[in-house]
Amino acid sequence: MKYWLLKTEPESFSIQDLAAAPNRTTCWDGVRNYQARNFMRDEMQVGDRVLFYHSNANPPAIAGTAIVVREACPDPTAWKRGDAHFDPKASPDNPIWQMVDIQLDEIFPAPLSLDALRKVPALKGMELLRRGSRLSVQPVKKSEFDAVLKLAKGDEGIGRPKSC
DNA sequence: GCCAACGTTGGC
DNA sequence: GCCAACGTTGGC
Repeated sequence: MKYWLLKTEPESFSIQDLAAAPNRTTCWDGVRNYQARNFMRDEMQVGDRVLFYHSNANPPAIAGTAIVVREACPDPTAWKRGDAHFDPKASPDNPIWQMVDIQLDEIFPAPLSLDALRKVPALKGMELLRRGSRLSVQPVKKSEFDAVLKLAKGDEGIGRPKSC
């Protein structure tokens, strides 16, 4: 099983929108970056876990988790004239762009802001926290995913003292 | 709204 | 294939 982070601007599609969607599931369409597409097309599998990230938000934050429920397939919005992500080079015969389906897993009790994430030692090398990181689909290490879940549950600093 | 980072485009 | 111009992302 692999772990991912998907970015979305909550103004256009938020985790609340996902919660309200039929079957709490949505097509992750509109990705128009080759590296991001390749991750979806070549590496994402049904059952993979996803961190759901709100970019251009106040504050920017990981808002919850989701699960990949359908592997990559052609993204029909690419050849839909007038669509915000219309690509004149794409067609049903040459789709170019792909999408997956994701289903909401959980909304965190409190979103984990970039600020808070930067304070977690286990996340030091996380792609999201890299300066200039712009990829909207990025791989996440298991250790990072686990650290995020732990932070979301408010476990940090509580429990067994480090010295024991 | 600024601007750094980085992807894409297109002339050559 | 180089690279300057341009567009986009996204934190601040």
